Amino acid sequence: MPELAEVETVARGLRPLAGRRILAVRFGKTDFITHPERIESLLPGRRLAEVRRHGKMLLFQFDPESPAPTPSPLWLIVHLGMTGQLVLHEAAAPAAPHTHVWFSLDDGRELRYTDIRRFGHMRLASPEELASLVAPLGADPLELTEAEFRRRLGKRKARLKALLLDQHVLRGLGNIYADESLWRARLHPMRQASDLSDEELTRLWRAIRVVVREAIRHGGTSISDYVDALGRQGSYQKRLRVYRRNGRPCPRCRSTIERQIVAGRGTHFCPRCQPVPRRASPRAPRPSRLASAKKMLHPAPRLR
DNA sequence: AAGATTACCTGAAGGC
DNA sequence: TGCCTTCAGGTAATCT
Repeated sequence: MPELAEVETVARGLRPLAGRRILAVRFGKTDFITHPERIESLLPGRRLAEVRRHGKMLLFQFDPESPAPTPSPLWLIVHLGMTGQLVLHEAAAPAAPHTHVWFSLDDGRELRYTDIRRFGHMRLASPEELASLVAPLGADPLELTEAEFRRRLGKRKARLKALLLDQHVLRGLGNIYADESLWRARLHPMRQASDLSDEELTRLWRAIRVVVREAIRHGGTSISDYVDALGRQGSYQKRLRVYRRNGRPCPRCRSTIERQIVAGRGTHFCPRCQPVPRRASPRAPRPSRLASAKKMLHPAPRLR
């Protein structure tokens, strides 16, 4: 699952494309793309100026066209969702199944977007649109100071697991690094942030930084679909301490790692190293079949 | 108004 | 063997 470390690895792999020009864009399915026709008409001929990561988003900045219908720079935003991949190929190479976007480059290669489940998003944005998309996001875990971390989490009543996954609190953590960080900090995922002592908050802040840095150093975690910009797997899956290791011994105390649903997500932890909070409400009661059968009237607009 | 839950999507895995 | 159900999780809409 592409989280901060995986997206960072992809961004680093694509950075050498700066200076290349897009010759053409082709699409497969476009139901995860906002205004594909704009991408098709505005990108060809443009030069890629810069590749950035913002949280889990990949940001590609394109030069403004010189005889200007659009005088400002243009941003292509790509979110990989769950199974999205952006991989460079020779133009002649056969396309993998579920490839939905082809960017032809001026060096004979293609940047292809593949996404089995199409939870990803793609759209063009003006600098103003980009600013408004990015505004609600929380702090980058790697740039975050301890004081800022305390300010953002210290008073919240939600469970730690929910807060770490909330992109409005921190941008870039997902299920893997949330669980790994909580294990490293020896904190139960159901603890309320506002109940943490100063020392525990510090432990969590440090743990997140260590885990994310370590994961980037190992090129991210390849559990199911994730590969980098050259199609290579990461290696952090070999270093996971708790994620998807339920039933196996905790690397710190040899107790058996458990798995439980917390904040709607599979959550992995060591019951001994990460003691249960005193008044952890066991589990919210399951809603009735009837209630969950209600359908949403409108499909969720994406990347807005 | 914060916190909790669910739909979206496809493939893999497990049950019978 | 094959059909069916469940599960995986990033995000945002919708609930409570």
